[in-house]
Amino acid sequence: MSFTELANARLETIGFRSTAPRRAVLRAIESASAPFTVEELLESLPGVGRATVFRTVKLLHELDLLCRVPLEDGSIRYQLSEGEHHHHLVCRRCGQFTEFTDLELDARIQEQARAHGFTLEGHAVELYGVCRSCAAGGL
Amino acid sequence: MSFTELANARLETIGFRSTAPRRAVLRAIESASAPFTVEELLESLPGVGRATVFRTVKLLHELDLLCRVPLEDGSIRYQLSEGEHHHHLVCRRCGQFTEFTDLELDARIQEQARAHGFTLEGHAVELYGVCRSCAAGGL
DNA sequence: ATTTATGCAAAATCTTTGCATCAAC
DNA sequence: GTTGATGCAAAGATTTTGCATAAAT
Repeated sequence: MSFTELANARLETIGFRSTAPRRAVLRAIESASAPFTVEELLESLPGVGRATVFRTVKLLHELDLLCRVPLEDGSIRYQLSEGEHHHHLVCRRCGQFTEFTDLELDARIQEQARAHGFTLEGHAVELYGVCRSCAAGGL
Repeated sequence: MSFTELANARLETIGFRSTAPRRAVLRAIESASAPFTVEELLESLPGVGRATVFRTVKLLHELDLLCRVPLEDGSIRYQLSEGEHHHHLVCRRCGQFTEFTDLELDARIQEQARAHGFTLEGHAVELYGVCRSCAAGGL
């Protein structure tokens, strides 16, 4: 089942309507080859209104279907979420994100929260650097 | 030595001038009781121009004298940096940040980068939840 | 038929920039 | 006296909102 179908089904289940613009946004997200800004998504969807794209992105992010990654310069990019909780390696060169999960890392984070009497409800980890292929040949 | 003095000295060393508006911004940052947005900082400095506040914040952030913390809602808050590399516990209730360092956590991150052939150049870790005092009595 | 979603354009944010003036060195 | 910093207001960039219309259920 594709992301578009899956997300669409999920939306319908919760009571949202399956509309043509919504599906267009889902397809655009699915076919994105790299993490995108809302602006870029907007450009790839000339037929869909600004507000609709923003509203859909917000919706998908709230439903955890889309992950939002803050870059070092303060800008925000989105990427289709691969599912569960994960972290990102963000390449400064090509801009690609690589997802990873690390239970030990999460445990360490949980431990820090505990040590500070902090009730942990969420966390974000982003690594910035240069990915293997960029380091190798650059592109 | 206070933050204001320290930051001022640091700026002068690098060749920036010590000006009244700049010092006013430094003092406002030093006396902030909680992480602030640029807008809040602006409001606390009615005599200083918008542009100057933005320029100063950017400058201090680049010099690592100020840390920039992205909140879950996408907004950005700043806090005087306690110095070296660290991470944050962000309380969703009161908005206070607690800094912590964790070498083991950093090592784990380095290890993940290595495992992915990624040249690590920086990373950010934010924990979100409820701090001890908010969980206890609220405030 | 209802009710939700859309599209537009306007408004609200948030941040940067150009430029004349001013202050620091 | 040079050069860098400031303040203003204007321009950009980014996101949200109001509202009439259109589409989904």
